[in-house]
Amino acid sequence: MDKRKRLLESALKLFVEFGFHETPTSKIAKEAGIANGTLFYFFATKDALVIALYTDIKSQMMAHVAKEIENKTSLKEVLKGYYSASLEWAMKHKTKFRFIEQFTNSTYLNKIADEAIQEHLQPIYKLLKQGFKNQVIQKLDVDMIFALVSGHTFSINQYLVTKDFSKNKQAKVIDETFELLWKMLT
Amino acid sequence: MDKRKRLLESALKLFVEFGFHETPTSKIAKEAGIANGTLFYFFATKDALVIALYTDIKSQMMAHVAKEIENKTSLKEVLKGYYSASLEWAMKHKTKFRFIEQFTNSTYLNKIADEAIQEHLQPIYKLLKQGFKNQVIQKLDVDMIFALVSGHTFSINQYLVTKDFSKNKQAKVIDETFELLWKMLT
DNA sequence: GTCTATACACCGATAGAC
DNA sequence: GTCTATCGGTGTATAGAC
Repeated sequence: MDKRKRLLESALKLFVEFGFHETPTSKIAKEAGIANGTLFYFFATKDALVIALYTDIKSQMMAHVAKEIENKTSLKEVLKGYYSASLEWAMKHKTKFRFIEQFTNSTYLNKIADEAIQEHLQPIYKLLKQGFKNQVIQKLDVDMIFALVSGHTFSINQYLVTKDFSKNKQAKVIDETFELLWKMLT
Repeated sequence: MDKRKRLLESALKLFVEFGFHETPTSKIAKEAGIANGTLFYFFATKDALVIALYTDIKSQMMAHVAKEIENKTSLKEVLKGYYSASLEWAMKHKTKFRFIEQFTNSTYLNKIADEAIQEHLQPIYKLLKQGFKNQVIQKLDVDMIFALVSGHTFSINQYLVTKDFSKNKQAKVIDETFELLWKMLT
């Protein structure tokens, strides 16, 4: 079995439960059933492990969202695709999503190059920007709209996590709240 | 001078810049011009210091918001008071607000009793709940509305922080975005 | 109350055998 | 590649003088 992968999985589990600094590399190795020193064969430092885990998960999430959007054309469709794909992914991969949140709110974010962060966001951001300009939404700053969409998505995610609805109800909430968002923006 | 207070101030500054775990107690004491050991006379453990700082700041923020709301009557007024007071406070006390964010997204949150967290939220939450029931907003789950309001507030705060507008422009954005929020909810 | 000095536990990372 | 053993640095917290 891929030991690198096993280490990443163990790290994810432990980081989310205890936090980065409360999780020694020794525990990660143990959880993965791998010797302490071997961890440093795969990852030069603990930081490198954390960052590798982040980019890994982030890519998965972005790939999912991008796939959902690719065949959409109208701005509303694209936006809804972005919105529901993000939420569905987050609900389906709660631990991974929680890790992303933790990472984003940690000092690690400064250690990863800006381009690498933006790179993931770029395609969607660009698409939205394009859309906003051509369509008649609101005469608002694009960055503000982007903030609004992100915030809305984030908060509904929090809401869904605490409620633990059925798949059906979940989808309904996503639809409903997207319409609210759309209403606000147009 | 109140050494306890000095320690709290130094801790705030360093925590926000470097993070909790990257800030040793020795640096906090040094920054405050106080001996290392003395810190542990005022705070039994480092955790105790972090938590004291959190409850301290949170109280300040809540006091400000509560004061802005107390003489408001209609739901819209109350909501707007809550919204703009939160944003204004956050803008005026960026470091403190950043600390709250960091704390909330850390494992420390689990170490503080649930009541203590809710206690701060209760008055406003209750008020809103009351209002939502009596008024004709949307036939939506109250928790969802609360999430929406929080998310909206949070995202506009992020937006304002990155833009660094003048006081005037800031107030304008707050007004504008509140109307958007209100439009969405009604 | 406040300081200095220090105990001691822990953890990231390395060395070196297999 | 993977293991065991261990080093060196760091940081929380305590002891004890003043």
